[in-house]
Amino acid sequence: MINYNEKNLVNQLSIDCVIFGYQQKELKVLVPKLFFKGDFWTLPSGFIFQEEGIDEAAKRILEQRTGIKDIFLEQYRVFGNVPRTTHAALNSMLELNKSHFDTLKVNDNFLEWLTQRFISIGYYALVDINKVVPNLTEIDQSIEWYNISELPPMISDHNQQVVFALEALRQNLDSKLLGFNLLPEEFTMKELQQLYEAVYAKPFRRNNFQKKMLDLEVLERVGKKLTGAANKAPYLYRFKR
Amino acid sequence: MINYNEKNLVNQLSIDCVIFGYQQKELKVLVPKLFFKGDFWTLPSGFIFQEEGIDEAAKRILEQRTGIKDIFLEQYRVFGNVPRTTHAALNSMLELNKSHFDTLKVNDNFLEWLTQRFISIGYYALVDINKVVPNLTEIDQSIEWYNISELPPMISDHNQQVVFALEALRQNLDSKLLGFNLLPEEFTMKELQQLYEAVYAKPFRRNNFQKKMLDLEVLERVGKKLTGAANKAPYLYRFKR
DNA sequence: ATTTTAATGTCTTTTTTTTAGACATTAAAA
DNA sequence: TTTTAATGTCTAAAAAAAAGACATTAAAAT
Repeated sequence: MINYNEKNLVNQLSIDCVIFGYQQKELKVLVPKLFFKGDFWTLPSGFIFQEEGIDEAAKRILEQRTGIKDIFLEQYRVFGNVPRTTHAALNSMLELNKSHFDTLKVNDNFLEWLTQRFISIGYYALVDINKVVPNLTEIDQSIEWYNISELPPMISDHNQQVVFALEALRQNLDSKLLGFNLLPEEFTMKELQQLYEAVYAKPFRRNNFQKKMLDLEVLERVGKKLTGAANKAPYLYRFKR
Repeated sequence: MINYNEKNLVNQLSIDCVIFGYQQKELKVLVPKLFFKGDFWTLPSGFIFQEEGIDEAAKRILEQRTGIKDIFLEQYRVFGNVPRTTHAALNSMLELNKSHFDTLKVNDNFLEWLTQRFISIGYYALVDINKVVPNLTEIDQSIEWYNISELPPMISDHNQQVVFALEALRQNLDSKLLGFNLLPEEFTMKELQQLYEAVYAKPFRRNNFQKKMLDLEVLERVGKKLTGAANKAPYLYRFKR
């Protein structure tokens, strides 16, 4: 049982994670739904232990939800301008579920602790969606992948956080060669292109996209992908380490 | 007198500011020296009041040190991986100055409060160096502009923070047209170019630089600058609002 | 007044990069 | 063996960036 107090955790500071995945030509975000009366979704969140670095804390939170140990993650922004949007929603949720909190394995002051003003460090993470085993914490009712264009309404400013996270991802995908974190070990050029198209929400030209990627000199061919279709089999590539 | 406790301020969270200025073809940073025995420099720092947003807090801290109200500032990174570098330096400073703290107008628990682990939100600010009236707080001995390449050794990870801030500035100077914040209201094209050369630490070609700037369509001519030299007078430009 | 000087303003040419078009390759079905 | 449909790669066109060249002009020198 985690002791929610300032001896154990850094007070008033949380970490909110936007976990990006990619599947079937769609960019997705992993969003848990809270185990409370009413429909309340939030980004996967957590707090920072006193003896723990913030990246470390984010890694822990992400591992807990995805089961992935070596996850790619990046801090992109702090959200802390009071009042954060619709703090009201959090309160209405707490109001609806007062009794419910008694059943949780938390210390007595948990509610007081939780309803303080929070400043949140935003991280985004990139994962191979096939490697993820979505995992419920004790306050989750369910956890699901949502298309980025079809996110449920989340509490506080979490929908807005996704907008910022996506912007940060777009800025970095190219320059920092992050795309590979969203794909399986081996992938075809078309798959890589479709990923880019999903992230930037615009089409790329096949020939030029391939040239650009190969010119980066970070890809190596590892074979061919025989699909059984009546056409040439594409090469498989993988990210050089 | 500020009450340094968690009723009044957000605990364990600070704001560190890299204040950039530009003068005589040099990019500079405003750095106070602490009013303690021993040579201790730090970035201008402060804390966040409970009823205050983080941008608001940064603005307040910056106004206090520079006297400028409408300052340009941008959050660029959070530093919070424990142990932050040379926390030892802070301790040795406190050790040297135990008695000194009694003379400060602070509450009794100030020392305990200050020596906690801190997570810091990094902001950088851009100012017209001529408009700044550097202002000492009660813990400063002096405050000075240093060339970015000749910064004094600062406590904790503050020198490293400047490296990150400069990187963020370089990424944004162009795309977000920030340069004007570092210059007086009116400036010549050459002055603008020299500013860019100072920030990026590399030369630009006069003709192409001018074309690029004018093509942005954010500059307007406001007259000529008659210098008394035996040559053509340059135009003065100003940033369109 | 006229010429000279030196810095700025602007146009043209060259080079590089990006984008678009065209064609070659090939695994498997017909 | 031919056809199909997707991938791989080369070439041409367009756009952008870099380099070069020359025009303009305020004030000093003549």
